[in-house]
Amino acid sequence: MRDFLSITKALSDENRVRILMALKNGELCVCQIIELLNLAPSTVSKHMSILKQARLIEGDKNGKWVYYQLAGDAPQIVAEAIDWAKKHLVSEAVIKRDAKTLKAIIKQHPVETCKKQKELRAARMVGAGTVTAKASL
Amino acid sequence: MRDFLSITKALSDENRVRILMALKNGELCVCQIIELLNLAPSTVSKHMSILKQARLIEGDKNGKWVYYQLAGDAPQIVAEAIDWAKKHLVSEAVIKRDAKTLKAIIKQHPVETCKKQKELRAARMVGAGTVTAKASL
DNA sequence: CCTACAATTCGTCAAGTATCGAATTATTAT
DNA sequence: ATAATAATTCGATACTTGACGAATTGTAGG
Repeated sequence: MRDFLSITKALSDENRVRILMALKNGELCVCQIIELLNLAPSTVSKHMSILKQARLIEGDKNGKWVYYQLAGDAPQIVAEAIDWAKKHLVSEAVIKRDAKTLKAIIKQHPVETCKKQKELRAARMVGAGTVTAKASL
Repeated sequence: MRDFLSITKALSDENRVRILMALKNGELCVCQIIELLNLAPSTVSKHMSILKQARLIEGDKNGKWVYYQLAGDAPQIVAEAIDWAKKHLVSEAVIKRDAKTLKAIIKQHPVETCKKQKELRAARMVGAGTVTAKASL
């Protein structure tokens, strides 16, 4: 029952479902998924750990980068869940849009993706700082 | 995506999974499910509505009683989810125990089951009232 | 019509969860 | 060694959800 519920809970969040489908065509590193979903790194990391806990995905650390992919030799209950999800989600608008977005993301090296994100975060911090300064007047 | 998530969310709660499996061998009325799970009627009713919203079950009103059963002519995505759940849950300890409990519950008429529950609730209210009286001294 | 009653809806509270930014960890490059 | 950096863990916060009891709804019998 614990296994069953860990799978259904993992699949009951839209962002996690999008992550799972994004991995349909091969492995991705965390920063690429961050780019796709526009979420904070810590949030994405949490989602990955929930998907991993349910054995839906596997992580593969390679230096500083961690690459995730759909679980290969998963228990049958998991394999069937993935197949079911794939079958009924590929036609979903969000998933198809994600597939397009991913093609663009994959064209550049993860290094570039990460760098871009770092700059964006820095810019946001400056922005937040400004607002705070105004508020404190 | 909304349909998909309504199914996975419905299946991500242990009590709802137990309800679904309880309906595996035929229809049950709400009070029988209340008896099985030992939950408040309002709680069970909410669970039924979530399962129904996901189209996993169908409700059949018959006078004062409402009988629920697994969805018969459900969309494929739902039918497959039910099959998957059945396949991997029948061997679960909780589910097997529930099956046994159900046999006993079904032996008596729903009328008796409801009556018993009403008495229990009345007894609990008296108990609560006593406690309140003590507390107010 | 009025009472009894199975089920549902509503209001409330407690527990769980998604999200973020800050701090931490692990690894590469200077 | 030190700095830089990809990812994770931690702590706080807002939102969602499961549970209950009280009030409501709809139906069967007195």
